[in-house]
Amino acid sequence: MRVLVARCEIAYEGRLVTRLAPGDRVILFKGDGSVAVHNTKGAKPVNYMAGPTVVEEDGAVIRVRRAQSGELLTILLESIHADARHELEDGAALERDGRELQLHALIAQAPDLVEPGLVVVQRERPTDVGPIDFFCRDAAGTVTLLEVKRVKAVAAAVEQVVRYREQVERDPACVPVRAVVVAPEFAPQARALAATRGVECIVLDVAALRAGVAPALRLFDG
Amino acid sequence: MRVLVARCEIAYEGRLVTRLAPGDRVILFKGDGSVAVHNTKGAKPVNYMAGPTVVEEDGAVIRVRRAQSGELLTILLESIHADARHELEDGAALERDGRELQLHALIAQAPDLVEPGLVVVQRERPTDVGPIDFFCRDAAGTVTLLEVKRVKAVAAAVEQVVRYREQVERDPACVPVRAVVVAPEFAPQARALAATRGVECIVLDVAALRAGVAPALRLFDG
DNA sequence: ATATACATGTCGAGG
DNA sequence: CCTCGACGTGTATAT
Repeated sequence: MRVLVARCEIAYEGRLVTRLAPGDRVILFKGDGSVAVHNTKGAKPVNYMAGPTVVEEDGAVIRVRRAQSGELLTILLESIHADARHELEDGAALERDGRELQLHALIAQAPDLVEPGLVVVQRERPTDVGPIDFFCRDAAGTVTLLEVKRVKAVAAAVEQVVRYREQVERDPACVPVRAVVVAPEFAPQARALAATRGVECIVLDVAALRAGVAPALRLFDG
Repeated sequence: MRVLVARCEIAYEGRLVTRLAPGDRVILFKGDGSVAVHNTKGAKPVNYMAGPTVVEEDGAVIRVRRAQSGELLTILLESIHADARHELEDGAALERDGRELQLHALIAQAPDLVEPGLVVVQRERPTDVGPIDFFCRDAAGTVTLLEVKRVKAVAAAVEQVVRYREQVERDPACVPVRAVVVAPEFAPQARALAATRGVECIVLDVAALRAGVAPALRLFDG
């Protein structure tokens, strides 16, 4: 990894064109060909390029090309504050916990906490228009479809579950079908659309769900 | 800006929980409190935190806290390869050129290239469920709504224009209403849904559109 | 390889 | 401040 600290001007040409007037930046050139340009603010790079690339240094100009897409990142150096190379070893991969899949696992463990009497029949049930998160039956035995959102549900989530319902309703054995969006929060448009489409909104308290699942079961999360 | 190159282990707790086993990384601590952790691969940081933060160094442990959201990034140092501070000055902002807006401009210049005889009545026409990209009339005078996608259109785009159509159809003077998605490419699910919803898909050749607009007009792109 | 949906998405415009 | 849709989205997963 090369860590270059320099005053420079930057241009990018790809799907769009960007220009960054002269300023001091930290530029990382990685072994896989990727490049990240950091300015003095913000956690994410202001400019970047994914690998693999060809890096071509020509005096004060560094050109980073990506042949596949025809992208070009041009760095015009004005002055160099530091320029170091480091041999870095890192075989670790980022482990994540708390994504939508894990939320699904919690619901599968404790569907009662979504609605009393709810029973999960099938997870990720495929349809022509995409997979249904949960195909369930409620306490009365009515087919109930759940669309789960980890963050705030928007109108698109409501439309998604409506599409699923249309698919499932083609099977007369299933009707009537309840369509439900489960999320910690709902955008107003999502609630409004749900009302017109006959879709139910269930607010999910994720903390309560986690607490409600027995510790012994939670061991299997990861 | 502090540039720390070190072998370390990293934990993040916030909207989700992540862990990164020991390895060599480059960590940037910026003046605005943001932190970026880069591993040996990829243009984007593997872990990060937006500012403002409080950074607390306690021997081999660095804790970065964000009070607002309760996020915590913990860096457990094993060995330090380099640790430098740089006074950086950068007042420049990233300038961009070439987003969806420009595609809209091209269509507004040459609606004939979307469909012969098409006339744009209004751009970004507001409705209760969001703005319609283009409110048009076709060669026969029929109201025609365009939803434009710069990249591949998915099912959500079809549903978007269906919602707009429902709104417009409330005005009897407008019916019948054509609903059209315009994109360079369509996902199969989008085409399938469009068929069931009576929505038309028009494939847009952006290169041809650019070529079809006179050079004198194209000067006004930027 | 293609298609699909998730993401610590992140960002910016508009009400 | 909240809501919403675009993004150089990127990335993982299933087909």
